[in-house]
Amino acid sequence: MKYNEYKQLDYAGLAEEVRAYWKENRIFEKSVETRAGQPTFVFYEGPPSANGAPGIHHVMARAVKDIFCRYKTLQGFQVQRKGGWDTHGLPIELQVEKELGITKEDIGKTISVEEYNARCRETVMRFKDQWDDLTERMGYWVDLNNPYITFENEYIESNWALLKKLYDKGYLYKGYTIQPFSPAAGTGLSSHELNQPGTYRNVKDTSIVAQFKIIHNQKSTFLFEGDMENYFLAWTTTPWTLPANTALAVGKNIKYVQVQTYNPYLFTPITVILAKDLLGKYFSPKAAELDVDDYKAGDKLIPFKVIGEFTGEELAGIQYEQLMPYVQPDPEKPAFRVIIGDFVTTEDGTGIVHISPTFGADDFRVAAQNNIPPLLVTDENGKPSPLVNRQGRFVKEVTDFAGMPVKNYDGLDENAADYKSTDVLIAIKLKEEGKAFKVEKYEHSYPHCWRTDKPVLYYPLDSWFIKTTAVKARLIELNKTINWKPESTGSGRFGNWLENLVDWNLSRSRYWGTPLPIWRTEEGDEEICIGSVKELDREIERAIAAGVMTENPLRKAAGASTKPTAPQEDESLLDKAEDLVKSLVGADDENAQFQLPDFDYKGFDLHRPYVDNIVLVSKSGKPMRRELDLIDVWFDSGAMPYAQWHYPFENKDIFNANFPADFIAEGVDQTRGWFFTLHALAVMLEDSVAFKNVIANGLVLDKNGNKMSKRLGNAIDPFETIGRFGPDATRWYMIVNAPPWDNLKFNLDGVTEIQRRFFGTLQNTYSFFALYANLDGFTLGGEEIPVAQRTESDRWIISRLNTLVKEVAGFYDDYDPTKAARAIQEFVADELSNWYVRLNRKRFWKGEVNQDKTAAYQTLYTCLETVAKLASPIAPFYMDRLFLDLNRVSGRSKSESIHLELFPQVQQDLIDTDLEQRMQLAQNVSSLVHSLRKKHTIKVRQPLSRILVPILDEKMKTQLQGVEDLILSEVNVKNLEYLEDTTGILVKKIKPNFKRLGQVFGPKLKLVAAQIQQMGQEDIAKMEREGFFEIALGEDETTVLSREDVEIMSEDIPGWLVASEGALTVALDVNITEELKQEGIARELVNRLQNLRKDSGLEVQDKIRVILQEGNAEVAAAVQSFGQYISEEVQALELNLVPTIAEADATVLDMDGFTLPVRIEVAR
RNA sequence: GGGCUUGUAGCUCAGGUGGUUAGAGCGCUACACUGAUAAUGUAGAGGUCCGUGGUUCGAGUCCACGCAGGCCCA
Repeated sequence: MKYNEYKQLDYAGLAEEVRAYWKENRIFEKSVETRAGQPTFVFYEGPPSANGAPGIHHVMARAVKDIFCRYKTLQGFQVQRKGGWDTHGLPIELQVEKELGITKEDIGKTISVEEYNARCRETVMRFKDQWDDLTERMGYWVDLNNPYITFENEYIESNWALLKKLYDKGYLYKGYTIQPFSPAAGTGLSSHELNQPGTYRNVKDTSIVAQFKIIHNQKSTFLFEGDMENYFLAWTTTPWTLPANTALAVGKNIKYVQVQTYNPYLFTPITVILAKDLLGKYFSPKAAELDVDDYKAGDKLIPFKVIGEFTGEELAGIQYEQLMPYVQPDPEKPAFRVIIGDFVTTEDGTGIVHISPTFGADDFRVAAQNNIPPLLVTDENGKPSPLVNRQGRFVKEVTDFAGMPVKNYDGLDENAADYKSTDVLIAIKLKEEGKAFKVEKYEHSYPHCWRTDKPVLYYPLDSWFIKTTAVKARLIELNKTINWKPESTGSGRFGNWLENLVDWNLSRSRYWGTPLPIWRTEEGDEEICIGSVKELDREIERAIAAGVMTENPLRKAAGASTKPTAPQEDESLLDKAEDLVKSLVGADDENAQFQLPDFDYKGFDLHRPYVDNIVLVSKSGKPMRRELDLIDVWFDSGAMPYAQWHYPFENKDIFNANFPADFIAEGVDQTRGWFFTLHALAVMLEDSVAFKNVIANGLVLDKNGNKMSKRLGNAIDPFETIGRFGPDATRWYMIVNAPPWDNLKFNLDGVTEIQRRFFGTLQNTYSFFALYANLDGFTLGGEEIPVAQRTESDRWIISRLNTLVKEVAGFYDDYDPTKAARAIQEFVADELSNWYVRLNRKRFWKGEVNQDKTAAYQTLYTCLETVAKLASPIAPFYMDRLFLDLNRVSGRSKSESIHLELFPQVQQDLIDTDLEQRMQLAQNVSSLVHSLRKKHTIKVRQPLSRILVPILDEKMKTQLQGVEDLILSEVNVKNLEYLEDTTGILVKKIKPNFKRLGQVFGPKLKLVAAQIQQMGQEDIAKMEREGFFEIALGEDETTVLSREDVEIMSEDIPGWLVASEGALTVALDVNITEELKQEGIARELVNRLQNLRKDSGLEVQDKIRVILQEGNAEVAAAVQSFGQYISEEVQALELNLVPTIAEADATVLDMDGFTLPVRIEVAR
């Protein structure tokens, strides 16, 4: 049997063949099955959404996942990889709306929720085929046949079970927060929506510095002197929030001043309080000269005088008059006071911040902390509501502005001469009342609704929350046990996020997602959280009994309200189910007694609108309706460790064996997404981490470092790339180029380079092996020659190989695939191909198979096979082919694929560091000799007599002796001489050892260094001889330097050609004797004849006869002396000199200075 | 605006705990080699180590402040 030889390798085609082979032989399945019973390595697949086409960045992310799953499989672990699909959420809704040309307002009007959701369900898997195709083509091994899908009833039911568990622990509550809200669209906006391009725009708004009149009482009396109009100045860019003001915030340690001055619009004398740092913003330095008492109404320059200074702390608690008294707050609570706010700065404004708890997130928080009430009115439904309604208009209680939109929601022309925004009207009113200190246009960035283009308001909205803050300390503690790659993402981005944790806002006002399983009475005084379909069924039956519902949708669709009780196996299932329900909802008697039907999960739908139609009955007999919210889709993905197995309803064992994950990987943008929700749920539900190791990978940018986007046309099509370069080069490039957590600048030229440089070199090496192994009929079937009996270079490459195995395993274990790939690549290119193979070429093609030749084959085979294994996690297709090509002939392994093999074990005893050093020395010496030859244009084919190496110590000598032959043959020199006593022969150079001397002499180092550099040859020799040297240090101080304080290097050997690198120096004798010259000509002749053989199309193994024309004395002499050598090299059976060769038969060789007619013929 | 992160040759990247001449590969130029040959070897050109200050005898490396790109969050 022969090794496969390839004329020209088509990497993409090869991958397709291997893919077909894997499929046909179920290699992936076997890679899991054959590890049954072995320790497991748990991997979680972060579910992608299939509603868009996959991009090149997905190849990157999935390559990272795949690499470690394959690596762990090679190490003998069983690695199950369940695929999954993220199917809920806003992007899908948006896509459907776009396709149908509708907006959210149409839902329930022009399209039913039912139709809408049906459409979402269909859309979400639209690109599944493309995804599956890419997954296979790029070689990402994941189970696509049994994926978890987040919209399935079982998945939702698991979510409900988890929510119920959180509910029972008291972690689920209803509250309200200030959220971005679009009155024009009538909906709250997610941060995702707010991050759409173009939402933040620079707009010019009317800003007001308002005057809040201080109430003179005991608390504030220190601010008053006689009869004064005393005000706080507070700045706002949203004047429409002023009617809702209930507090002012100051910075605790900020310095404030009281200033005597005049109102710039009414010219009345006042005093105002503002931050000292901001004084210059409102008062001109020119006015400081003026006397405050000289002011006349209407003067441009308003004088001022600082009459007091206080800290924020001193101002806290002072009361002021309500600025715009339309609505009164809860009289029980202390409104209109100064409070301390940690967010107050003196960056802009006045250092005093106006607080309206209903219209700002900070305001809301700080008000709650200080028991400051919001301003609320009662709406037409009798519910409390803020002063601005959901249409963005003032409620009727704000009489002057009732019905007016707080932003331009009527689409009026803002450039019209008579246009006055509500903010402007408020400003005018405050000016007239003497409550405005400054009004001006202010340009700032303000968010707009991406759909309606109208400004967003921060507005109080009802929400359900998960009280993650309750377990904050534990979240932080457990996070410290997670191995983050890179570490900074865990401690920095993720760690900080945990430190500043707020409760998880779970609510989404949407249609396509997991419904919140909470039913409430209208008054909200009774509620139930449903934790399973069976529990829901029970409650429905109860509701039917109470007459609140007429039929049970869970049973109706299944076609039978009570399925006939099935025989035994169902019985046990039933028991099991009941146990589970008990464990979930608590084992109350009622539950235990309830007859549970066996459900057909395909027979109903837990989505809206179906669940919304279910009305349950409360303990006191009142109807309960579902809270209309859906839950955050991030809950879906964070719940995947449980819900992917329909846990806790099924697969308890599987879940237990697969929690937590050993490894996950996803984009760094998931830090607050999937990484967080996984972590939060695991800590709250299981008091555990969800994953032990995580790679947060960076982005894939275009070659110029710009974000890829379809719009810019710089997006790389993954199918095209893989189709052109094959998956292996694509993956290798992505991994080797930058660590996964750095952004990758993706350049197709880089992939080409990898293909040439790495795969090309490796393939060349294999081809070389295959070519000669086939010629020799070598199959590797025989006995392994003990490594100790192989040549120096064999033992060297095997030593390097084992070092490589050790390194690569270490890098993989450290989740650093880039370093692994770089180490492998360097080994293949520099050591295996450019050194080992180059030096040993002759052993492969010369002579008959003997022990030396066999050793060479075996060594190279081992290298190729081991490299294939090391690299197989990253380049799975090519390496499998390489492995199979080798193994098919050698039969060394019974595995059908490299991916069923075990990772190579380091053979520590084969690592010989001395030998590795030795070879390094050989490479360095050779490199220096080559460079000398080059400098003096002496061809490598011209043999030279000797090189001279000054040796530094005994070790170096032994080391060099070990590689002497190798060096000599590599550089074509006859002898290597060692120079031991170098005094007088070598010109030396001395250099201070800065690291050592710096520590001793510190500031005097410069002095010492100068002295050392002035040392002459005599001084250096003295130092070497005696081991120390005395130098002057300043006036009359001296110091003694030891040998370790300096580095001494040889620089030159007079009369020789010398080159040096570091401490290594090489001298070359370039005298060419007559004999050397003859040998040089012999070699030239060999070279020309070899070329001639090749040009004549002879096969490698053909034997020839050579006829040379007489006439050149040098040639004659060379043939005389080196005839046998020449014949051997060119495989000539005869080598003859003849007087003349007929011109027609002759080839004239150009011998660099003369010509030589020659004829060769095949000897058969 | 805040957090994290990146910035070293034309390009892609290395440069433990500070040590004086900052490296590699690719690309470019020149030469060599020619039984691995769409390979290979040798040499050369190419650097304000993003900027500015600071610490230090000494800073690509440590500190501060900036600038530019990226991500996340406001």
